Amino acid sequence: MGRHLPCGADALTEYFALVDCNNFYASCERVFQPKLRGQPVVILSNNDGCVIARSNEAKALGIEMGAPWHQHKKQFEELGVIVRSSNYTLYGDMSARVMKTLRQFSPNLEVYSIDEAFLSFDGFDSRMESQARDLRATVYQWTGIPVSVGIAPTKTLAKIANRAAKKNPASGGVYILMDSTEQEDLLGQLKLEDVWGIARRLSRRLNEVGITTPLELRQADAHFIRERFGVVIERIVLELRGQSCLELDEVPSNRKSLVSSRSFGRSVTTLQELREAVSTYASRATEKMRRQNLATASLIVFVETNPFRKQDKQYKASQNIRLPLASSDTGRITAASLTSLEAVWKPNHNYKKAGVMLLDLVPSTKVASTLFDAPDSISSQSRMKAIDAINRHFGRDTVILGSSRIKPKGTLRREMLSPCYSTDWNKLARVG
DNA sequence: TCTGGGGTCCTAGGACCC
DNA sequence: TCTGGGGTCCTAGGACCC
Repeated sequence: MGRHLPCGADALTEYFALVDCNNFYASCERVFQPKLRGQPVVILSNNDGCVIARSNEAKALGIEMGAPWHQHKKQFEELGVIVRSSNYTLYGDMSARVMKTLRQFSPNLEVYSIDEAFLSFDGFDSRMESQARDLRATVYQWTGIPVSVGIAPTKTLAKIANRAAKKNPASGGVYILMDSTEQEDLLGQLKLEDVWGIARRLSRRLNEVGITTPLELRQADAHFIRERFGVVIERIVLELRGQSCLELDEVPSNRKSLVSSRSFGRSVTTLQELREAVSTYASRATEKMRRQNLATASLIVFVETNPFRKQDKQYKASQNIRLPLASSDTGRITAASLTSLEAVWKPNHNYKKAGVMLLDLVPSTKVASTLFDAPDSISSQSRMKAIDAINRHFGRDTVILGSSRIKPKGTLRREMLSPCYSTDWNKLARVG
């Protein structure tokens, strides 16, 4: 959600516009298949498992987000719903075009997701609405994607405004939510789950203390909320009041982890089958990582049973393994993944899903034999701190050295560093 | 027998997002 | 038979240190 300012500090941005593509995946398909226009269209998830996007016409037919296809296949046919498998390469490409267009309107932009961006709309003053309408028209003209625009003094309210732009045809796809009374009116009509950051669990817990609408949340005592629900929810309270706590995050941070996982088409019971799956995920994840010039210092393998099969004994487990060497080597990572799998696998279960997650990602270096040769007793976080310090000292693509002298509480002293290459931290310390 | 308190680090899991 | 995949951040609690 971006960098947080201390709430109440002078925020840099006064007016946030949230631009959100309407039914993005369905709209992308329509750009290249105009015959889909005006038709009910749904896009299915990876294994054609469930519905992940719907055109307005499909929504009007009552088709729910997440609806399992196998349960609705016949119904879709009867209703004349057009079904497409997802094509993420296409969507990524279309997304880039949309974002490029948005930059024409405000260089201060945060790409929040594949189909959303926050823009600073400061300085437009009375032209705010005409700018927003111009933006909408231009994006549609240049990319073929319809978007909605919500404008408000905080990101959280901009989300609400965007929702109003979508739900309210009279808005023409642009909704400006500045007036305090209007904010209260709107928040009083919505459900807690309509607020960005609040889903089912939190909504239920808020109900327990008598908060049932976003308006009541806005009016709640912020200290009480912080005590009871934590700092994240307190921020939401302030944001709902129009007090900006979430700044525009224009520089995307470095990726911290990546995952490769799949649900199996059927239940898997043997270790051998799991080994094959995990090997595949490990190499897929490694390829993804190498494409981004990264290396990993630890990984997690996870397996789980099918939560929808209530009659089955449920089991879910994961195991974190630290690599002795930060690596982007497929063989090494696959081997570690299989070791990890052995630790979590239990016989006599019907497994439905497994995956490999690569953590502690660092830029890979020019040094071919990059070594973070620390013993396993050193935590991955300490290791990462040391690597960061070394990167800062030498420049991030220069050199990374062994770190077996780094203790969990110890700091890395600059005088211990030396621009030489060694796999032995003790030797290095002497050289330095 | 009595037996602090605060800080940091780490992990697992929860909760949310799209 | 068949219910996605990929992310981030926060918290609670234990271990450990001084």
